[in-house]
Amino acid sequence: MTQTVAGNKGTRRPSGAVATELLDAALVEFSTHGFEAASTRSIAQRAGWHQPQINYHFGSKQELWQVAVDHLFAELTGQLGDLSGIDDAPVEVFRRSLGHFVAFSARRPELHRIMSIEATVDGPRLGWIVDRHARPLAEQVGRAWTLVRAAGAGAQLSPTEVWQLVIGLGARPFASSPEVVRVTGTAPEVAAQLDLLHRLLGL
Amino acid sequence: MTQTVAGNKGTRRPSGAVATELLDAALVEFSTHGFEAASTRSIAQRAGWHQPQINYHFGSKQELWQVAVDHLFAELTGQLGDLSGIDDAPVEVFRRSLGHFVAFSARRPELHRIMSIEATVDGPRLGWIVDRHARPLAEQVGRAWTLVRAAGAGAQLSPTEVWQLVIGLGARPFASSPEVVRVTGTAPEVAAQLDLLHRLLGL
DNA sequence: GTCTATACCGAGATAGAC
DNA sequence: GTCTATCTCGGTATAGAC
Repeated sequence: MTQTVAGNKGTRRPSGAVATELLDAALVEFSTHGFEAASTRSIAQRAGWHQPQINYHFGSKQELWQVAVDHLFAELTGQLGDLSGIDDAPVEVFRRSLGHFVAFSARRPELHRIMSIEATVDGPRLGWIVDRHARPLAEQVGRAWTLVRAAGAGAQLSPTEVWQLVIGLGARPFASSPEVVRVTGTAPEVAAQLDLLHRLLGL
Repeated sequence: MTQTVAGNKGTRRPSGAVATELLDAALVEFSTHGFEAASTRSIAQRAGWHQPQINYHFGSKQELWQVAVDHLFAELTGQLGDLSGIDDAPVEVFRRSLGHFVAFSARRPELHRIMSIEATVDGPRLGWIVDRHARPLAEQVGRAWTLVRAAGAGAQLSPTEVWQLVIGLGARPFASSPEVVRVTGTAPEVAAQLDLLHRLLGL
């Protein structure tokens, strides 16, 4: 089963498990080598595809990257769950979402790896990923934190500072786990990072 | 004036301002594109050199990378100053060094950019940079923090947690400044990051 | 739809004139 | 020492057989 992607020059995108395998392969390659150095040959090979199939189904390396990033952020959004009860119990919902975020970052380090690679150079890829994914997420965290503070809980930190803490301590260590292992001797753990965040955030 | 580099297959490394210009160009390219995607042609062009001169003087792209990284860490070490008085006044020396580190990270975001690119894939480059630079620095920070704690100052944080805070809040925001600008609307500032670190570290 | 073959480009490294 | 020219390799993308 195939479906046409709007604005994709008529290329067809396969759905289902087969496509998911290729997108996962793409995320591994893009997150470890960066967009430029990642090769569509390696991505196809990793998923048992042939290289020209990528161009047929996704149109270009660029569009494959976008679809893969969308796929990854959709997975995160699904994990974070609904924030419907945030007005009634802001602290509990914030803590639960934070736990989901840290667990996701440990299980899927590709997301922060891609973000940190793209974050260093301003350009169309960074603009796309920030407008579409990063800024909405940061604003969501900021609003949630504002509710936490309004409820009289949490440390005296601005939404931006909280965002920095969440990324710097909840995502970065897992994205950089090979370095962390070599420097400290042990891999970062979800429970420890979460406990550290709770202490610093005053939750 | 030239000098031979030990274990460099007899290649000659130029010294002085001319070489510094090339190393700076190399750091810009390596830190924004990553080792694999950076091209020696671009590096040479940026410094007004021709591409084959890089191979003549440094032997290979790999060795150029190592010399450039050494150059960058030497600059950081020079900025951090001496820690001789750390036993007498640990808090003051720690705060001063932290200030120098954050200021350096803002002025030279290339260091953390290169570290975070290399941190995601275990391999010879990561091993080299950790053994030679990152672990010694982390251990130095750990020892300094232990002295701070022994003096009864600072928050209840382990040396590893302090290291994570220093990197995550003192270096990462500047390395990712294009993203920070797009997400928050303003660039990270040395004084603000330093103030945040002081509050979290209890200094 | 999926393959092979290939066009086209740019990479790192090297040879050789000067 | 520094240049031009070039070798070899691997990248994306495309053409065309099946």
